[in-house]
Amino acid sequence: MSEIMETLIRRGFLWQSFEIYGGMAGFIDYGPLGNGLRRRIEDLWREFFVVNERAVEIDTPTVCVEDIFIASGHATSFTDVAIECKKCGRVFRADHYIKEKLGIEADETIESVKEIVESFDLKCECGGEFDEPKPFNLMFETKIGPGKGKKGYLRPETAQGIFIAFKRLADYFRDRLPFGVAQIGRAYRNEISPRQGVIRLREFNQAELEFFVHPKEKTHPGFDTYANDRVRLVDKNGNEYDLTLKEAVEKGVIINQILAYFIGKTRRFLLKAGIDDARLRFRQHRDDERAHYASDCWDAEAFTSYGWIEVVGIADRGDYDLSSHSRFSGEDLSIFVPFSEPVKVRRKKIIPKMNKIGPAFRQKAKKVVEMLSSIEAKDADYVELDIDGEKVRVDREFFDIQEVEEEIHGEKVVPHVIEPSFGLDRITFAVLEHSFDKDIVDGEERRVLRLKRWVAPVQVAVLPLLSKGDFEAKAKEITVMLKAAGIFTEYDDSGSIGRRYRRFDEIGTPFCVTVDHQTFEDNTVTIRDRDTTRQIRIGLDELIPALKELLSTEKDISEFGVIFKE
RNA sequence: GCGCGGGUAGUCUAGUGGUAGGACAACGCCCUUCCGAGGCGUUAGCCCGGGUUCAAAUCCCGGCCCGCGCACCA
Repeated sequence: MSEIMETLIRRGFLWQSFEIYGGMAGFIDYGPLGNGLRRRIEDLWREFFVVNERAVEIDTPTVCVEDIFIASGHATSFTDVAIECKKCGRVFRADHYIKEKLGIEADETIESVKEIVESFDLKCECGGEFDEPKPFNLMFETKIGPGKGKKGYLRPETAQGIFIAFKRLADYFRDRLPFGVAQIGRAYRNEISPRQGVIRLREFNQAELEFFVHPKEKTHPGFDTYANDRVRLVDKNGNEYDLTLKEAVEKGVIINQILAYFIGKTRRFLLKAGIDDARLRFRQHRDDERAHYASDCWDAEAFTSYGWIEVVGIADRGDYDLSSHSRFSGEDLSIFVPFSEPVKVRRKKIIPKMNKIGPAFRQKAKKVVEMLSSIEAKDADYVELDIDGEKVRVDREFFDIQEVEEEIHGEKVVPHVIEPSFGLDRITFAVLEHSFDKDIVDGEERRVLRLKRWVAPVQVAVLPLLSKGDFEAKAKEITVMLKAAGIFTEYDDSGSIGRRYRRFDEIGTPFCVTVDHQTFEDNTVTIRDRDTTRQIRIGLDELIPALKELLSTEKDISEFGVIFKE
């Protein structure tokens, strides 16, 4: 096990779930410190992507009815048909294997695959025979209600909950684009073989923003904030760039401004959370790599001991989701966008003659009228309509054509959605790896977790220099005071002072406050800085404001007192 | 899912069939005027199940978990 994983487990950041029953791959517990860190990162995310965005946050169920995933494409895109070799045990996605070996496009059904495998006597690469094709789906299936119940799935992404509630949300935003809706929560994927510890989990934490925009306005008013940020980019053909976002948009490396905006914002967020800029890049998905719903996608990747790992995906999902849900549910999921001024158009309009259509077409009359009104009028002797698959000829005697002038006030638009989707577990892990460091203090090696001050799970430790009654009482008093001020504080009197400093270095606590002999003479304590191990002395009455400022900035302790120990 | 290698205290590790040992950590006491000091003491372990054997951490079989390679990763 790597040194850092050993530290994370031993000190209570995370560990494998269900340990006493043998464990299960793909699940982890967050211990006290890991949970604290992840929560801080979530709060930071909320600052960036909800509070300082035209966006709101919602919370929707993790258990979802089946219909959602039939519409979203997950039920089919997910239920791949797999074939397994009886001899060597290798599993292939049937349609891919058939295409590769036979050049045939196979339907993604058991029957179709079975038929092809049998009629072509398809064998495995090793020469072995294939077992019966069977489906595998990466969603966890469940049952809602008693008895046979209704089929449900645990959500594979939080996003669907947002698309489903689109009408309510558009209403909440009073039908004004653009707007964003965020959700932070758990999602589930029944991975075939989860590996790499915390990197591929079966139950994981996502923070997703669905940002709805007008399809013709893929810009963002906040772009200037990040326009001059320099970013490492790798496009879908593997070309590498080091450009400002402004240049990237101008050169067409990033196809539109809003994707560039979210790449910039994502980068700033990741840096603030503690990702190392030198170990961060943005990589565009190759054409064969994108999800079924995405038209373009840029991943933020962090370099870790597992190599480059995806921590954020920023996808242009187009109108894929809203259109599908609209089609499957029958609900209108568009937004009426008014023109700045009404447009006058002259057009020829078909006016159905009700009194003639009724008797002639009888039951079909209603549909005939509906269709006639919806098509463009031509000066023809008849029109042909397709009613429920049947061609129906409607002659000129059944309608008039009138030239009318209409005012059009706007248009219905199905918004496009830009989705920055964050894997919080991977980000948390990458932050831990990028923060992990070793240095030499007084000739001895020290492990130190250089977490950003504002994400540290324990922000301040209060330590009595000696384990004596009056030192301890004073330190406990200060602990209570700091906690009451909202600072995450711990008290520790176990072992020598040096040992305690090391303990807090290892869990990334930025500052230690020590009660020493002088405390009892002039009511001062010392503040020790984790990164430099330097100390200042400060009056107890100034302690809270000084710590609060230190914890929310990267100021040096020397701005708050004289360094007395290097 | 397949193949190879692993699984001994919180962590790391010794132990090739005969009473499971150490280091670090943790906890208690002593000592102690600022960076893993020292002394004394304490807690704590053979992944699970089956088999072979008088006797299994050790040998065999199955499972679970971990690592690596292949496959998979919408």
